[in-house]
This record gives sequence, C-alpha cells and structure tokens, in this order.
Amino acid sequence: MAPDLDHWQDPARPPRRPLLDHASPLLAHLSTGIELSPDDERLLRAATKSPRVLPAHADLIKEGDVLCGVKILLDGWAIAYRSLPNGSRQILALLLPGDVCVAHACTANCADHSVMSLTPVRIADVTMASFNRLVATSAGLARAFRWADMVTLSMQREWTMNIGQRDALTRVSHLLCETMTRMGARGLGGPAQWYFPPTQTDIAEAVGLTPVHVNRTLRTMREDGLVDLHGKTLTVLDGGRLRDTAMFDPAYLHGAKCDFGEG
Amino acid sequence: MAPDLDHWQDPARPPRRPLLDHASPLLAHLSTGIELSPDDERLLRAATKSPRVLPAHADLIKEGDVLCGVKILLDGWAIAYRSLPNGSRQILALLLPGDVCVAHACTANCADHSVMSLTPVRIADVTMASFNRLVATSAGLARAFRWADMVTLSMQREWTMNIGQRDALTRVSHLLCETMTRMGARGLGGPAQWYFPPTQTDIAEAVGLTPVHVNRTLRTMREDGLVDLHGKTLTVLDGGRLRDTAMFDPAYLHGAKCDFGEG
DNA sequence: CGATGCCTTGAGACTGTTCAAATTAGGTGG
DNA sequence: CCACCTAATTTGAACAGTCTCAAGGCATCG
Repeated sequence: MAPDLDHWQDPARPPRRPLLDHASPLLAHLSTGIELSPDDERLLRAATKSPRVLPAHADLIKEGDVLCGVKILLDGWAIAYRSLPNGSRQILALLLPGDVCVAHACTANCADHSVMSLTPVRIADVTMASFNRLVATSAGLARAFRWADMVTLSMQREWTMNIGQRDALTRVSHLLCETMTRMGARGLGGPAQWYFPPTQTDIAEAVGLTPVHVNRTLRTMREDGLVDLHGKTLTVLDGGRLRDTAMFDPAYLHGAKCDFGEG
Repeated sequence: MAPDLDHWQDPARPPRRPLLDHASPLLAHLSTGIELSPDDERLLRAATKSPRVLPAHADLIKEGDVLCGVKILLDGWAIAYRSLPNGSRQILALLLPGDVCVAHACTANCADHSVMSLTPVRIADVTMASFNRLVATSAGLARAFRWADMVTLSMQREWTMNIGQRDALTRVSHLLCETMTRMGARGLGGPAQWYFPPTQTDIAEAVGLTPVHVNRTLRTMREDGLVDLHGKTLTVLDGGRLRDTAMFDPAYLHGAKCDFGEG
C-alpha cells in the first residue's frame, strides 16, 4: 500500500509557508541561502517531477555504491550513516524534506557513506546529465546547490564539535534545536509541536551515546520542563531554556532561522 | 626573523615526489583526485605567487570574519577549530601543506570557524575575483577544487564517526593514520618517520579527549610498539598493527594512498 | 492475540576526567 | 654557552559521566 507521507505535517497548526507542491521544502531550503528566480523554481519543479516512493527503512545508497546521480529528498526523513566492522553505526546527518542526498556524486563515483529512509519517503532521482544541465542553465541554481553543500559541511563540523566537546544533556538538546531550526525554515511544523520520527536509538547513534543514556537524558529534559518527546511528537516546553542548555547559536546554519517556543 | 619553514621535511629520506616549487604539495593534493594539465599547473603556480609568511599560533581567520577570498596553505601546518562559550575548543581539521582554507568563502560571506597556524606558514591569498577567474578558465581546476571540497566533507564525516564511536586508543590511532596518509600522498615525509607538530593538547582537542588521557594513550601505543611520538617526530613502529587498531580504511579519502611502515 | 520493536528502569563496572604537582624540553636573552 | 622562563609532557589518585548487562512494560501491527 502507499506509505503515509503526510503525517509529518503538524495537524494542529498550519505551516508557516503553505506547501504548494511537492518541491516546496526544497525551494524553501535553497532559497534560505540564495534567492531563486521564478525560472529557477520552474526548472527545479520540472527536474523533480515523478519521484519514487519508498517505504521506511529502505536503503537508498549503500557505502561503496557506484553513484550515477543526485537524489533529492522531497518528502519524509532519512539518515546518512557509516558503519564500523564491529557493528556499531554513526549517524552522520538527519536528512529532512528538501535535502540533497549524496551531493558528492558530482565529483566522486563511489558513495562514501550510506543513506537509509527513516519514514516513507518521496525521492527525486536526478541523473548527473540533467543535474549538470540544471546548473549550467541557471547560475542561481548552481550557487544554490553550492550553498546547500557548504551548509552540509558546516553542520558536519558542528556535529563533530557537539560529540567531541559537549555532555549528554547538551548534545541531545543541540540536536533537537538544530533539527527544529532546519524544519522551521522549511515550513515543516512548529513552533511548539514537531513531527520527529527518529527513535531514541537513532538519536543515540547520532550523538554518540547509548540508547539507555539517551532515554535517561530525555527523561531529565522532560522533568526539567525543556522538551517532551513522546511517540514521534516533539513538544517544546521552554524554548529559551532549551536553547541555553544546548548552547545553540544558529550562525553555522548560514541563514536558517526559526523560533521554537518563546524567542 | 624569518620563521623556519623547512623542518617539516624529514631530513633522513627524500620525499617521494621532489618538491619542485612552492606549489608542489598543492599540486600533489589536487592531482590525487583530478588529473591536472600543464596549463592548469601553470595557472595554479601563477595564482599562488608571492605568498605571505606568518609565524606559529597566528590567527588566519576568526569565526565571524568577513571572507574576501580563499586562502591556500602552501607550507606549514594549521588547524580549523570552533570555540565554545565555556572555553573549550574543538579542532575540526588539521590543515597540511596544499590544503585550501575556508573554501566556503565562495558561497558564504562570513567565516563559520576559525583557522590558526600551528607552525610558521606560507599562505597564498587568492581573491574571490582571481579564484573565480581560475575556475572559469579551466574546467579541470574547477573540478579539482570541487573534489578537494568533497574530500573535506568526507573527512569531516569520518571525524564525526571517530569521535562518536571509537575509544581513545582507536581514535588517536585513526588520526595518525589519516594524517600520515594525507602527507604521504603529497610527498611530505614518511614512510617510517614523519614531521608531526601538533602537541598532545592539540591531539586531545582534535579527538575529543583530555590531554592527560592522550598522553597515557600515546604511552600505551609506544609500549605496545605501534608508534612513537616524541618532540615533533612521529615514528611508525608497526604500520600494519597501527592500521588494524585504528580500523583504518582510506576509502573515504577518495584516492589518497600511502603505506606507512610495512604494508 | 501473539510477536516484535521501542521505551523504561535498576545496579554495578569501567573508561575517561579532574585536580594537582613534578619533570622535561624548547626558546630567549644575557 | 649558560641561565632562565615558559610551554609541553608525564605521573598519581580520586572522581564522575557514561556504559553494560539485564529485565520488565508498553505499544503497534499483522
């Protein structure tokens, strides 16, 4: 049956920007950094027509795969990760609607990490040929994709810092702040309630902790009145204090801004 | 007085590729990924003429600075890092001769991390105008810089994984393997002896440990006959076992290869 | 209604931290 | 070339944050 793709929308309140079409989160994401012309938007919509739909927990890319194009996540959540021989796994990034997967297909022919869907997803496969045509046609789109790439790198730096320097409470808080900011900038839910599908084990693999300790950390955060994560719903109880405990400064996101809870 | 810039050359054995000129590590680095034409090499040499020389521990870029061009590290070592309000610091990357600093100057106007020299360095300041001219003139150079950017991102992913999933011994071993591989691919020393200027505190800030524990870890590695780091010289005692304990697979470096000690 | 996956909680062990101090190495000026 | 001064390394002992192992509870889904 067709996977349910609409439940990431918070039913309680309409998104900041109405989702006009399948490419809306992508347009919102890219135009955070680079202003897109109506022509650019038309090109993007055309290039992402007829996406594939895949279920949750489907492998989109396996480390070592030959890359033959760029994949754009139009809807649903995914993760980028690397596995170790001992069986452990590091989640390297949470991929949200509008994100580009394996942007390094442009210069590498071999995937250096894996990508897996977390929820049912809608994926636009863009061949290298048509991607190259896209960025050759529009200087704006070329800049926009380079901007997205740069933000990806900046976020990866912040994850390195998050895991390397912060304690468990701060790490988890920071991940939540970052993710909500990214979602908010794309009109995906908020400001107090968010669809958040990663399991506690996923969170653990993202911030370098054990699931058990993430569980205890989330309990502390709930008891302290910061956030409440139940089921797949993340509720912000005190946005200001959450930001403070996370030491969250969104500068590294290069433009994505969003107030969750009180500013 | 003029900082000494030649001591990173291991005096004992000549480098794999003779250093013909100031741009040699840069050429070696870029041509690991993309074959450069003689014209490309000429353009690069011209663009990196008349570099600045700066002493050790000089700030090259401070987080938040307005970016007005790309900086290329022609000689010497530097670090990319971010600081936290609480005073701690995460080193995000070791920058070696031939590395491009703040590549994100191309799309951002504001530095999202700082860069500091670790040794005396020779820096080529390339204005955005002349960098853009460079990549507009040569498709090969454009691809080469995109390749370097992609490798930077892949390495950042590996650092995230290193800190998030591995224990102290493995982390430190991995950092050493990675750095030697990068140096070897540029003809900078090896295969058994390497110039390695980061202090134990620097290593600690790079892998998310305390200096005290890095010290103990290095002692263990010396006693176990893996490597010996004394002064600024790194001696490989058993390359094979070092690679094993590091779980080091250089695939993520997208082409940089180097055998340190026995293969 | 059984099965599976996810969340929750407890108790004990361990890796890595903190604090403190001694030793060594490196650079500088007399 | 020696004496000094600072930075870097080394070691000890107590401590704490996080992990491991283990088990129980609660959902959701076929």
